Parts: sequence; C-alpha cells; structure tokens
Amino acid sequence: MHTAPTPLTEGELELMQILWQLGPVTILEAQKGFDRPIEYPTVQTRLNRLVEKGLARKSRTRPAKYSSAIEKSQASAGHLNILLDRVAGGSVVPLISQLLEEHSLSEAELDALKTLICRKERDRAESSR
Amino acid sequence: MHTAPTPLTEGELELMQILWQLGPVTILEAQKGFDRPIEYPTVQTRLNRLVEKGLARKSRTRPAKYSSAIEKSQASAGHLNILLDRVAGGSVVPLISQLLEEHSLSEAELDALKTLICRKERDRAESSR
DNA sequence: GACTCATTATGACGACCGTAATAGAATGCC
DNA sequence: GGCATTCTATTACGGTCGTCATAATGAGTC
Repeated sequence: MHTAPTPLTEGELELMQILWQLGPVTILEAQKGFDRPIEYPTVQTRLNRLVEKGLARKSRTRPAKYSSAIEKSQASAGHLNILLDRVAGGSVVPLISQLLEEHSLSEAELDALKTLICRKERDRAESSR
Repeated sequence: MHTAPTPLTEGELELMQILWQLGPVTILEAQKGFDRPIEYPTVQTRLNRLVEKGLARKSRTRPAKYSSAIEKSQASAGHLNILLDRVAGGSVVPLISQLLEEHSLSEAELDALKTLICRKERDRAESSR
C-alpha cells in the first residue's frame, strides 16, 4: 500500500496531534488544545492551511469542525521514513540502535521489544514457508 | 547530558548528511556530494547559513573547507526526540513497533536487534547491581 | 428589522529556506 | 603586470509557515 510521503512540519504535526487526540474540533476547541497561549485566528489560519493541503477536513456545519484527514500512522510513517533515509541511511537497525542508546528502557519495555521481535521472526518463518 | 534540541529542516539535514559523510569539504566538493543537480551558489548559500546557525564551521583557508559543527548523533537525536514526543507520545516501544511493522527486516537484521536488546538488558542488570 | 454576539474570511507581516544570478576578489600562469 | 580561472560575497526572489489584526458575515434575540 505504500504509505504516503507525508513530511509534516513541526507546527503541522503539533496541530495534527491535537486533531488526532481530540477528534473533530471547532477552532475554539483546537485553540484550547494548545498547551500554550495562541490566538484564535492563528489557529484558524493554520487549520485552514491544513485543509488546503488535504491533511484535514472541515465540516460545513455552523461552528465548523475540523478533523484529521490522514491517519496518525501515515504521518508518523512519513517522518520515520525521512529519518531512516537521512539519518540512518535507510536501514532500520542503526536507527533502533540509536533509540536504545539514548533512552534507557525499563525491563518491561525491553521485554516488550523482545516479544515484538520474536513475533516478527515467526511472521517471517510463516510467510517464507 | 541532555542532547541538544536540534531540529534541522529537511534541507539542512540533507546538507549536514554530506558533511558527515565526506568530512571537511569545499563548496565544490559538497556540490558534487549531491545526487541531484544543484547550482554552486545554492550550495554556497546553504553552507554559509549552516555556519551562521552554528551547525557547521568554515575554515579560513583559500578554498574554504566546511565541516560539521555538531555530531550526527546529536542531530538525529533531535529528530528522534521530536518524533518520540509528537508521534509516539514520548515512549520508545510504540515507535519501534511501528518501524518493525512498516519495514520487513531480514533474518539477520532481526537477529541484530535481538542482540542489541540482550546487550541492553545486560547493561541494565549491571548498572542496577 | 435592528442589535449583539459568535463565527469566519481577508489580508498582512516577518522569518526561514531553497534557489540562483551576478558582481567582486584572489590566485596562478605567461 | 596582465589575464584567465577559480573562488567568494552580495543580492534577490518566491514559497511556506507561524503569527495575528481587523473586517465581514451569519445567527439568535427583542
């Protein structure tokens, strides 16, 4: 299916994050979703620009509701892939390596990762069988 | 030590990548480092802007050599941390999960990951002992 | 219908970035 | 020293984005 190339800017991600979290929101609600002071028209403009770019949808109800038009996973995939290409030369292992280096994980987290990987290995074995 | 907040833009990353790969380069060399047509003055401007931002250094030799002023790991850490915060809610496991979901790894890669994780577990055990 | 309030549209400004043309300066060869 | 070549500085333009003030418009109320 080839996830879309969706390189959101920092600010776009910030807003999309709010849409993903809160679901369809009015401008006012989105504004409240920010954890910092931001003016109403600013939010308005940014939301509308998201709509123009096809990243969000706008209802035609009276207080218009804005909602995300893309899946969160799609967007994060875009970012991840950029990182992969640019920072890790396109390969997954070094990237994960770095993640592990720079964040100390709990035992539970390490366990969860092991489980993940084991599952992947099984998937591999099955699909190649 | 708290890795620096270094949110490079796509284009900046692209150039820094060249600096990291090739080491100190003249403008011409950097230009050749691109895998696409790009004009000499463009590279020049971009390199100089990197210098202004403290991301690169410029020698005072005659054909000036530009070199990265920050570690690659520092920059990628910046990006990674943004991703973590914004996309995965700050936790590493979901991010890695997604990476694994969207890229089918070879058996060798999966193995490498397992090794990594085991090493991390050992580190944990030792440091907490 | 007029007034008021909530909502939306318009327009603007500055920063940053990618792009580059062109002008100026230094270097090296004859 | 003069000329060609190479390198560097200056300047500019268009796009995107974050920021917002202000104008217009719709909706409900008396």
